[in-house]
Amino acid sequence: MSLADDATPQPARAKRLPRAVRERQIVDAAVSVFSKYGYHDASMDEISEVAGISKPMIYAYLGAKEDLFAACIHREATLLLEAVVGGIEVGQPPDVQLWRGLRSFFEFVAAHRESWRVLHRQSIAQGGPFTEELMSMRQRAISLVAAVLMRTGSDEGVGEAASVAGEPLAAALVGAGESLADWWLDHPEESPSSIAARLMNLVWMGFGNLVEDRVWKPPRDE
Amino acid sequence: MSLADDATPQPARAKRLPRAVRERQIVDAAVSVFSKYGYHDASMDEISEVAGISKPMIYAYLGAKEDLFAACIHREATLLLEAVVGGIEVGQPPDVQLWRGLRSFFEFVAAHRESWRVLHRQSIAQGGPFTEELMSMRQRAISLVAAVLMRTGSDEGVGEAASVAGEPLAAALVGAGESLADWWLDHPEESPSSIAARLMNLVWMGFGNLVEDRVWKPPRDE
DNA sequence: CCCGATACCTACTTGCGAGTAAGGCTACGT
DNA sequence: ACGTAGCCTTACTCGCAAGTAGGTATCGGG
Repeated sequence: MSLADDATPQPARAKRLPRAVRERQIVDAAVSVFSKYGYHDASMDEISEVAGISKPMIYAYLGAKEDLFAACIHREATLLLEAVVGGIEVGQPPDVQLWRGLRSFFEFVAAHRESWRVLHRQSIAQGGPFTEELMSMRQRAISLVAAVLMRTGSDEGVGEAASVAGEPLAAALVGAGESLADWWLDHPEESPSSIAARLMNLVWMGFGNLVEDRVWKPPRDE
Repeated sequence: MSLADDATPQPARAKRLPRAVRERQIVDAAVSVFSKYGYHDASMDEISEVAGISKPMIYAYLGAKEDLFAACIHREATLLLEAVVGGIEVGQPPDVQLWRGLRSFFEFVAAHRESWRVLHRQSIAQGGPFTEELMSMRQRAISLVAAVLMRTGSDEGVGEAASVAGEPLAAALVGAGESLADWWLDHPEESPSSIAARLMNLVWMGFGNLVEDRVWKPPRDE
């Protein structure tokens, strides 16, 4: 019989899988490739290869390159925000809330370096329709931080100085976090908690206090 | 003369100019176009058009697109660093030095928005040979800030807390400045000094002090 | 006045990668 | 058992922009 052989003679036909699974694989591959080469230098061919599927499927499921990228941003940003929000416990004093949020952030970055690269480096640069998606996510992050900072205001009678300055300060803090995360990529020996503590000290105590060796320390519960 | 008319009949042959001048014009145009579209979406044709010269001249003088971009980065980054360094006066106390440096930085950004866009948004994203150029500049900035912070150490007996943490804190501060500068692009009503003061307060006093309405203020001399 | 060098141009080639046309295989419902 | 819906592929088109070939004007010096 011609069917005597068992080895699949076909080059390697991919096994049929349900759409949802394929979409996940594709986005996974896309995040990885985008993270490696950047949006423009990433080719759909390579993404399809990494995803283990042929190019037309990507177009069928996720649409054009732009759409695919937007899907990556959306998924990863959502995950990041959820991680940070999940780390915050509302009952706590404001410094602890901030501390928990920062720590969650750096833990996420440590666990998802590729996601972070895509989010931070790539999406900011492109002027396309991503800006919308990305800026909205970034804005949510800033608002979240601003909210935590302002909650301080309700708890302790906050001074005008802080209350007026909420959003820009939140922007600065978010930027500091992003930049520190980048710096961290070159100094991986540090732990997420340690990085978070550095930033916490800068932002909560200020250099003025650091000069006098007054440092902030996380509470008992780790 | 038989050439009674003065108007040049030719379509508009560019006037002959020395190489140095052309190079300057080309880089000017390139910064503007890169800033507008980003590295990849900027076309050499458009740059040549804006520069008022034909494409081959660009290749003759500045080399390939990559080289041109690198030249832009190099020039703008150098200008920025010089502006910041020029704003610092070494005799002053550390907080004043920091203050002056920040103010110079934001003044530069205000005066050269296009340069800033190229430096901050574009160069970070590309994974190419720019990274080298850019990272080196960024590193110089971080080192500079770290130096200012550490000088604090010599003047006042600085605590271990601050001295160990110099570089990462400088990275965070630089990032905070970058991010604030971005935020500023959407809120142009503020003055450079006001933005610098916001950051100064965050970074020198910390939220802890801000909560109690303790703010940092620049000295007399504006 | 001539000649080499330098500034400058028009008009092309070329490669790369996004996106698609057209069709084959498999599974499951009826 | 068979048709149809959905998974999957190979093998193209085609536009765009980087980079170049080859030639023309103008300047300065001998």
